[in-house]
Order: sequence, then structure tokens, then C-alpha cells
Amino acid sequence: MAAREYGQYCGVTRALELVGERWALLIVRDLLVGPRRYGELATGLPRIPSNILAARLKELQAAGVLRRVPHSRTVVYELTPYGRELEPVVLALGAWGFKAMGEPRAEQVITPDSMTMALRTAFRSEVASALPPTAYMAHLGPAALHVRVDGAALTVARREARADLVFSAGPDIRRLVSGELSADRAIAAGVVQVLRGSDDLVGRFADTFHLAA
Amino acid sequence: MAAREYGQYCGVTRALELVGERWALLIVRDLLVGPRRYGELATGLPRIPSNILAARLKELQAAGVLRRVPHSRTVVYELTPYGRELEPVVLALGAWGFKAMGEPRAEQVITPDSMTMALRTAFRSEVASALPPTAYMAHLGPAALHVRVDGAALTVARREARADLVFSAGPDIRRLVSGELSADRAIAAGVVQVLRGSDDLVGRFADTFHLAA
DNA sequence: CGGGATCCCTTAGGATACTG
DNA sequence: CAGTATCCTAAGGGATCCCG
Repeated sequence: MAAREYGQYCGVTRALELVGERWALLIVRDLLVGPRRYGELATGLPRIPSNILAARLKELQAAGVLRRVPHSRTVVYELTPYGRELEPVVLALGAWGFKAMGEPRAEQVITPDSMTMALRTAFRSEVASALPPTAYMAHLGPAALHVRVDGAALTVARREARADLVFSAGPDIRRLVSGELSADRAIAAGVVQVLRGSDDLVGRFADTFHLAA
Repeated sequence: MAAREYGQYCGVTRALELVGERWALLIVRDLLVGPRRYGELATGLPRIPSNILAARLKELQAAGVLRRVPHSRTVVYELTPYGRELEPVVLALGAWGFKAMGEPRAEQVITPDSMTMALRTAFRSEVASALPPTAYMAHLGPAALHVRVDGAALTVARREARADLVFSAGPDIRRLVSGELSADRAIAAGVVQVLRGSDDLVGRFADTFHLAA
């Protein structure tokens, strides 16, 4: 038996053999946002050693989780349909880990792709269905995300675009999303800075994106 | 920063820092079935080195996932409420990994706790709600499980007890649960051996417990 | 005998430099 | 830009031993 196998005939075990190695699910997390080039993955995972990234990409390809696709004189990595089925796993992990996030530390970075997946984790489609379509432009540290909520559909894009509410916030936005801070208090405390649009829309944002703490 | 941290402020990252180490989620899987002693965990995870089991238990305790509870001149480990919230993660992993399970290999074991969690993963409460309460006695390799389905409620116990259907099966029961084999064909092929009760109840079992392959 | 701790060795992973 | 190559540390595997 291969040394890294668990020696059990069990779905959890099999899953962990395929995507349980260090860094693997973080690569999947970023690829759930969209296809990425090697360098983009390396940028989104600043602490991953290059040899490990290369090794994981090969393993995940062999496992049928992702695909190497030639793309205009370079290569992109994209999830296979089977790889995309890991989304519930990543979302469940994100929701669980959210509760254990303390205060951000100086050396911790926030990446656009991780924020995008965090928004997907926090998205409450039932709540959104009852609200009018709304576009937000969220400046979250280095990530500028255009967030469009239309009924039960959520799209997050990494670009500037027209929005009903334009705001910026730091890691403390976690306290708004968890409900620890009301929208009013978040604005008053400077956790959220409204750059354009009505303050009321911050409340709508907090209703739409919520995660228990 | 601790060497094993990922350096990102992100829920997925935090979760993987807490339960992403090798073996950790398998310990959680077994504890989701019920409190277990050190030796029981070691038996359910035959290939885990003793020092690793001891290390993981300490780490998971420090992470607030489990608790060490004195219990009649010995100790049991049980999940905290926060640890029990990992159930969706384990079930999602189990469902995903199920699809990648090939044929069982000789050195792969089946443990009662992993089978119990597999049944929970496959349980379709919507289907069960429309069926009469049913008790099954399932002999799956080394695991003798009493499975009681009553409306949307499922209980799996590790003991012999009265049942409407008593059957035994090997790892190939996977082909029944995935729908690859109908109940009739599973019986005809000897994948499922009915020891007592009506063959029809095998079909009910397959309706109640289903996982896509 | 259950519940670990210790030892030694192998291998995965981290840091950094280098190449097609 | 997209990876390899190298060197080193630390974690995991396996067996054994210990202690109440």
C-alpha cells in the first residue's frame, strides 16, 4: 500500500487521500473562483513553496480534480466537473473556520479569491431572493470586488464596475458579517467606509451576507 | 508565525490549520459517532501510529474540537459542541470521496464507525419521511449495525437487536447504494444476503440510503 | 491491559536559487 | 513566466517500551 494511504475502504478516507495534503484544498478554493495560471496561484498563496505548488498541481491532476489547459502560449489550471463538486466541502470548512478566526494578525494577508469564496460562504440566497437586485463595489484591502446580487444568484467579479453601494473595509468586516456589529455601528466605528451610495445599503449587505460566529 | 500556519486571514485556512493535519478529520469522523477511548480510536484507525494519535488528540483538544473526559477509572474523548459542527464537513467529504472509491483492496479495512458515518452520509431524510418506520440489522464485514429509520430520524447503533430485515453484505454494498445495482440484482448477485425478512425491504433500504456515484 | 511516551528512520514540506 | 533543483528541517511511520 502506498505510504500516504489510510488503509480504509471509506469515502472520507478516499477524499482525504485525494485532497487532504497540505495546500491542496487552498488551491481548489482559488480555482473554484475561476481558472488560474501558475503565477496567479502562487500570488494567491504567498507562502506556498514553488516546488510544493508544482507537486500539488500534478497530484490534483492525477486525481481528476483539475486539468491543465493550454491557453495562448501559456497554461491555465481549471477544475474538472468532479473538482467543482468540492465546493460544498470548501464552503463547509469556511463556515466552520470562520467561527475560529480571531483578530487578524499583521502577517496575515487577504486575497481576492479567498474573499470571493468567503462571500459565497456567507451568501444567504433565501434572504437575497426577497431583496431588490443590488450591486456592491467592495474594496477589501487589496481586493476590489464587484458583487452582484440578483434574486438567489450571486456573482463576484474582480474588477471595478458600477454599483449601488461603494464601500471599503478591512478585516474587521468579519464583525459586520457575524452580526457582532450592526450596520450603523460598523459605519460609526469606521469598520465600513461608505464611499458612494446610501448607508442603508450596508444593512442590506449585512442581511445578505451572514455567517454565525 | 507558526510554521504550520498558512498566513491568510480566511475561514478555510483557519479550519485547515485546526483540523487539516493528517488523521485529524478521521479522528473527528469516529468521534461523531460517539465518545471513544484511546484504544477504541486506535482500533478504528489501525494504521495510525500511537504517537500521532496522542499528538492529534492534544492538538484537537487545544483547538477546542474535543474534550478529555474522565470516565470510571479511565478516559474518553468526546467532541465539543464546536467539534460536532464539523459534521457537515465530514459528510461532504464522505459524499465526494464516495465517488472516487474503486474496488476494495485486500489491505483495506471497514470499521463500524466509518460505516456508521457512511450511512449518515447516504441517508435521505426526505425519502425516509414517506416510508414506514423500519429497523435493519446490517452485518457489514466486521461491523454489526442496528439501523433504525423512523421518519426523518436515523439512529445507528453498534449492537444486535430486533429488526424487520436482517442482511449481510460486503464492500460491494457500495454498488447497491450508488444505484449501480438494483435491489433484485444485488440479491441475485449475492452482494446482499437476506438472513431474515422480506427481500422487498432491501429495496426500501436502497431507497433510504443513496449516494451518487 | 489500557493509555500513552520514546526511539530511530524515512519522507514530506519549507526556503531559496536556478533554468528553459 | 512557469516551473526544477537543491538543501535542510520537521512531521509522519513503525516498533518498542513504560507506567499506573
